[in-house]
Amino acid sequence: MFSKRCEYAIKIMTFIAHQQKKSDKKVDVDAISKAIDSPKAFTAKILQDLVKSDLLVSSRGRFGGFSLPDQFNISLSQIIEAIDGKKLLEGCVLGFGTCSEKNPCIVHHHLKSARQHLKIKLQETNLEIIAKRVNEKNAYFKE
Amino acid sequence: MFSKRCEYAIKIMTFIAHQQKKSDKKVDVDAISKAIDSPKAFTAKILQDLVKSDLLVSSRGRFGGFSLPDQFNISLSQIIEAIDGKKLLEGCVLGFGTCSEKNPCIVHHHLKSARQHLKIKLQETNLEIIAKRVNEKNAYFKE
DNA sequence: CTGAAATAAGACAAATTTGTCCTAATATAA
DNA sequence: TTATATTAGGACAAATTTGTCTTATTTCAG
Ligand code: FES
Ligand code: FES
Repeated sequence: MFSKRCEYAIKIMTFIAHQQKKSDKKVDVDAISKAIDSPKAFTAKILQDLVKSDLLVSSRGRFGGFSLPDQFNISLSQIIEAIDGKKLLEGCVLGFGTCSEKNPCIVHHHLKSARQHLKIKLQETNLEIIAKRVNEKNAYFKE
Repeated sequence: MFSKRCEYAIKIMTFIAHQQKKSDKKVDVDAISKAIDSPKAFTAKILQDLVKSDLLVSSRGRFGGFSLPDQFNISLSQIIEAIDGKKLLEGCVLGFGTCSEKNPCIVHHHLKSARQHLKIKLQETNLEIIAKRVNEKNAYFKE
């Protein structure tokens, strides 16, 4: 469903959101990759992409790190779009160039409602909600 | 959402179902790859996998080809499982080893209903229904 | 100013997926 | 029986994704 990069990206974002609920400190690559059990250098690359997409703010140098942008509640669909693009939510499931009502593929109508439902859920689910759940239920970041 | 192989597999199966509605003749690789606009040798590999999964029957030699097994209406979820495995419908969206209610990941509950909806749609949608639509609406196999 | 600690960025490497090619095995028509 | 048309299968090649390494750049403490 999601690429590996995207899986990491979701874990990264939720971890940072969770940390920032506890303190305002920036979070660095080392802490992130340890917490979510991901390869450090690869994690750093994904962080760069998230910064380029304005889903994170970075600061370099001593005591630098990553933090969420202010007044900006981020949804899963924003993270997915930043990393994997629009294909999952907007593209044709059979890989045709476009997905539209006017020119639907053979399965378009059969999966339309399910895809719409998924899209709404991914838009509704945001870091605020997830971070709250992590606190409440002590959900985990790695196995 | 689906791998390229799985996209081709769905097109392959629907094309064969459609052809067999018109005549009982077996369908060969050449006709399939031309109809769905897929690389021939790669298509042949996918066909082999579908035969191994018992979703198709093959016959070799002159006038050989592929046909649907008798008395066996195949759903999209069966095709997807045969080619991409259980990951999409049963695996954890964040890539953890297991997906369960007892040990849910941080997004498990948020996406549960959407995934369930998708699963049901993929189980409901079968080749009979799709092939019928192809006939009714003149839907296409390639762009 | 200098050193240490952090992100940025580019080149490289490994793994996986996608796709190609060649040969073997098989079945049928003639 | 023989030629031909088909699937089966293995080795290989290309493309993409995943992951690593090294160096530059930035920031701040002291
Ligand atoms: S055209 Fe294929 S899913 Fe919409
Ligand atoms: S445990 Fe992650 S989706 Fe169920």
